[in-house]
Amino acid sequence: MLTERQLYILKAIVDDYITNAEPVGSRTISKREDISFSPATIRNEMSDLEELGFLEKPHSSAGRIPSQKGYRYYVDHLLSPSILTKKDVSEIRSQLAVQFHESEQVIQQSAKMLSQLTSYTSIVLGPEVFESKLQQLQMIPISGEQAVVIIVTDSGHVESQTVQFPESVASADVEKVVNILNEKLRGVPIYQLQQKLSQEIAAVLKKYVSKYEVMIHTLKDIFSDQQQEKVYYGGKTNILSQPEFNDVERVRNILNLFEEDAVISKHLRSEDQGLTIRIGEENEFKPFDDLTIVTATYTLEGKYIGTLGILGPTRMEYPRVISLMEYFSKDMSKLLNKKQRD
Amino acid sequence: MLTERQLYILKAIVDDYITNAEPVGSRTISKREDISFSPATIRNEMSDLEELGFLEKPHSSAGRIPSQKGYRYYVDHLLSPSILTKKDVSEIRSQLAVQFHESEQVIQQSAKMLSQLTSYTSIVLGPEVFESKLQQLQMIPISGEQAVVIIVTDSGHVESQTVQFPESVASADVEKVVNILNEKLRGVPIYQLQQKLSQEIAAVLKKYVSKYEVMIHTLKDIFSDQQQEKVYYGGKTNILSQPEFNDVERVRNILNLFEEDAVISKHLRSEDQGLTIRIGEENEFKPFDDLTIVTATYTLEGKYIGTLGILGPTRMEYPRVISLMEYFSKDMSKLLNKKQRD
DNA sequence: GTTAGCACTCTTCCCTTACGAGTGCTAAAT
DNA sequence: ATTTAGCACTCGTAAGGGAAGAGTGCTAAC
Repeated sequence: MLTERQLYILKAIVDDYITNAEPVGSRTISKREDISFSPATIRNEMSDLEELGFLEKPHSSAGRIPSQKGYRYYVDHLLSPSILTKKDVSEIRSQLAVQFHESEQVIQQSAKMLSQLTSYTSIVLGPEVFESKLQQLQMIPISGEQAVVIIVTDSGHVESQTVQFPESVASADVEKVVNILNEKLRGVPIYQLQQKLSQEIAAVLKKYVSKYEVMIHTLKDIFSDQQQEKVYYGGKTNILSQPEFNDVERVRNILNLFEEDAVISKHLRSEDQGLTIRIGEENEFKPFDDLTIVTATYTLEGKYIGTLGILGPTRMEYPRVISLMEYFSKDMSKLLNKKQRD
Repeated sequence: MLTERQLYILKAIVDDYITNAEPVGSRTISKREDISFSPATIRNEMSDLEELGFLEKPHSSAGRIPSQKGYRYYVDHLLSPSILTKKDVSEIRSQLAVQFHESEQVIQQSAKMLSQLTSYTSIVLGPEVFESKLQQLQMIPISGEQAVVIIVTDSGHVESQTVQFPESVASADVEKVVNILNEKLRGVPIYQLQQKLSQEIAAVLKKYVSKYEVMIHTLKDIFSDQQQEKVYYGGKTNILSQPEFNDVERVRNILNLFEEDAVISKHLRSEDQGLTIRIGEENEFKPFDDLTIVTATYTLEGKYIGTLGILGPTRMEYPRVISLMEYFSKDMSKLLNKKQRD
């Protein structure tokens, strides 16, 4: 329903505003080499675009800026995919070429690079342990009723948790349980532990161990904790260099949010696989309603593992961010898969 | 060498500037009930105090503000120790009354409260494990030459690290070493591990294990890593609410610093036991040269464990901060000692 | 359908002015 | 010898008033 020319002008305005952060006037557009219309014509078109809701004016005698709807249209239909420069690619390559001990480092490093390359803030969600498999489970008594449960994965990651056992549980039984678990569960992916526990293990334990319900319950809790996603940040303060964040109070609110991992995690995750872009009020979370969040998922053998996220102003360099996100989500999946095979 | 009256006026000016963050004029001082001199007299005294370097003027027709030297004198000779209100004390009590599993939580919680109570930023240094004792050491092979070393303390804290062994080390030897270590080192405080290893254990291993040097070396590295101090923050963004931080660029620099734990740790630690106050350029670290840092140490059985720190503007509520720091450094020592006995 | 022209609107910048807070000095009072 | 009143002076800030510049929207001509 928009004419070719309107599309063209809309795109030009968004592009210009993204780079300059200032309202765009008709003259600026008409000066572009690839445009052959007079400012007046462009003004008319702009006026129409405003009526349609794609543009807005900060005040009556300023140029136009894209509205949220304008950005949305731009993202959906107009943006020319940017090709990553050789410099970008080689930089990414070299920084991810390092040998990482743990997948956690891959994630951390990716978050850092994403923020460096975009100069926005990056937030990456990833499980602390995911497809890695149980290598060994240990229960070490500390004192009286307390014990530390330790989970070691085949990737060398260690998770621990202190638990309380009621006195009624015999320590011989605990030992028995640990042995059974190690025997039955070694090599099982962490994310399946909980499920296997209820399905197969419960029956076995029932046979050999009294008071097995208490232990099953405790173990279930431990295993479910392992599935929570951790939040990694890159360039927390990058966002402060954007002109729209020149207000200390506003900055404070956002930075405080970054301390609440649970909240961030909840509002960053997207239901869809693949790339998601939420512009301004498309974010249901109030504090983000004048920001854009771009997320992408990364996978291992085709299954969801975690989420990459970029947080920036609605006036975001969409083309660049999108290509970077696509590149990274693929690359991380690749890296993790490679690690997996090692 | 300063007269009584000069002292009085200096104190009044600092007190006033600390609360109002605005240059203090002679009239303001003379209006105080406890002062019976005319503004003119006070002006003369102020002029003298300025000549002596205790005060300065932002510009010729403004009131005076304390110079760095002024604050220093105030802190050393003038400040009236503030008594914590009952409300403060009861709040601290109630929040630290919770049962903590690990000393790490005590530290974290203290950092949080210090920042809440002062509305500055608090930074606490503490070892991840310190006086707690080795409960069990484990070495779990992962693949080929890699193994995970796990250290469990009697407080239930778990530390782990992935290590590489040269192929030449036989796995039977590894097992032997672990057994010996557990036998000899159980109950030894973490901070003594390194020392004991060289002194007692080396000799024993020499007898039973071939290639023991490699293992000793690896173990030493692991144990020494355990002694590094961790950095805990409270209220990272509190400092933004101070009027002197109304500049986003400045804020950005400081917040970026907070990401560099090693740097912060290095410049926060003070050589002295007890309370230390570094005002403005007394901090050798440039980025802090217009801030004040107050540190205090906390101890366990008289030995240094870690450092509490408060970071704020030079115009800091010294009396309050000092009493809080004293209270906390005592209280934390107490809490940790109590935990120790449990 | 396009564009030149022009009046109109707003913002921004700069200048001036007025005001207020505060100082520093002098001369008088204590 | 101190203290203080008085007053001129300095400087920052707030308010007001153009003037300039950017940009629009409309009209009328191309």
